[in-house]
Amino acid sequence: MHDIKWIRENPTAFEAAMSRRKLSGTAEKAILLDKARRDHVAGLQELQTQRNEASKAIGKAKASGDEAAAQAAIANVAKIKQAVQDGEEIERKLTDELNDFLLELPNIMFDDVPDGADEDDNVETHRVGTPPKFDFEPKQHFDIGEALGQMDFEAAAKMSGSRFVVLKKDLAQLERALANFMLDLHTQDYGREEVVVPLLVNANALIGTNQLPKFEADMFKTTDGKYLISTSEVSLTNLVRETTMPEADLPKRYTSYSNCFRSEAGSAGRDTRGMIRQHQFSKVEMVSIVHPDKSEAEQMLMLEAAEEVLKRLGLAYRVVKLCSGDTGFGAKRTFDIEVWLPGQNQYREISSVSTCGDFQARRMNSRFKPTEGKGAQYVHTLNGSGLAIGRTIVAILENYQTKDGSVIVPEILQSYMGGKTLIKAT
RNA sequence: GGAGAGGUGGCCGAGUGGUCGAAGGCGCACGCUUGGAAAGCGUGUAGGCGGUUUUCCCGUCUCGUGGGUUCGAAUCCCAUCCUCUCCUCCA
Repeated sequence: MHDIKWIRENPTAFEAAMSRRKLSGTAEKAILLDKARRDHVAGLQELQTQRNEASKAIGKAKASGDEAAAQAAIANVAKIKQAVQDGEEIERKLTDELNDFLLELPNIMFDDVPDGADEDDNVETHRVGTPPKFDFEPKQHFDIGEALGQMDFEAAAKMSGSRFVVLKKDLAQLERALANFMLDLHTQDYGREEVVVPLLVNANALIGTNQLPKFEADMFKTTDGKYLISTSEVSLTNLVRETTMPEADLPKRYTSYSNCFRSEAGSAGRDTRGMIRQHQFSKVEMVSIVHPDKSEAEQMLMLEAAEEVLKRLGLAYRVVKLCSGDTGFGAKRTFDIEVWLPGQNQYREISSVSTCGDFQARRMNSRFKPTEGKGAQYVHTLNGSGLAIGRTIVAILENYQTKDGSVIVPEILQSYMGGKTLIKAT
């Protein structure tokens, strides 16, 4: 959410920032709504002042036993009453209108975010690793998994519908191994605090991390009005909602392994086969809560940590800086990591590392008290996948496949797989 | 799920319709005291919004949250969330 005061004082800059998001007239509308509200509040407060003074006079008269004066004052103030009540109702309405409008405006992107329409305009920053060469035609992960008899889309479809999968045996263990490996890396090498989070959250939490109000269609909602998280960014970031912490508590670095649930509304027909796009998938997430001066460096550190996961798994990848058209609603800047998939013969997103500035902090009311000086400031929040586990399984299957349909277990995972070195085709 | 109790400032805690944004205590800050420290004494110590100005000040809203009653609500009513106790159920 944006600071209305800032919009008021920098309408041109704000309008320019929103135009990069393909929006126009936002500053004008926000200022209009704000002006209407403030003009109204000024008048309302005048009425409230009158009422309060009159009421105090009544109190005084009663206290001194002057009943006649009290009755006269009561008659006097009764006239104001209705006007105050009506005014309060209008104030609520005007405040809601302004807030509802602001909640639907996306974050301001950094200047270094390249202009562009969609993912084709993203800018590659670097590549790491060499895609493996095969002396046979590499298969896609679902063919490998199904041939192994350890990946079952049919069974999942019978009980849950499309976009679900059942993993068995070594692939089930691989999921668990990956989670442990990633969590160990983030906690031991990057000082993150491991957290187990709620998967079901209320609407306010989702407003905080900007899934709501705009993207409700992407969420699964329960019958009692809660939502399944689409990423544990939601739960991790909301750990600091409605708090004011001492500056010394920053940075807070969290990591969590959780399942994620997405309705995938609007992505019908895309990635319909395989595990790339599922309604339920698991992910190890990183979230950082930092001092505003530190968020720039933090994003680089987070990106480095996510890359380290791929490096240790021996997977080739590239990093792209998302262009304006591909940068998410709440982000000021996002780097995606795309892993090489031999079966698809292309790089596919496996991690996304975003910095949000104080955008989410305002929505959540998360602040810190500076050690020096007074007042409270909004924290900065960042989130990144480290990594999406389903897609990591996909990448391992495709990159480490052998001609006979077996899959080599990456060295770093062997100790997490009970010493297993090969997922063997039977 | 059933029955009951409760949510007040950084913390504890008083306040059941009238100058209450809120006694008292703790904590914290500053000052006095001291060779220094402790104790003691004094002063100060919530936030949001708006106005003015950005040193001072004024208004308004906020006693879990949202409504309502009333000239006036921390105090009364309704709804809701959360916490605790007992019962029930349960991995």
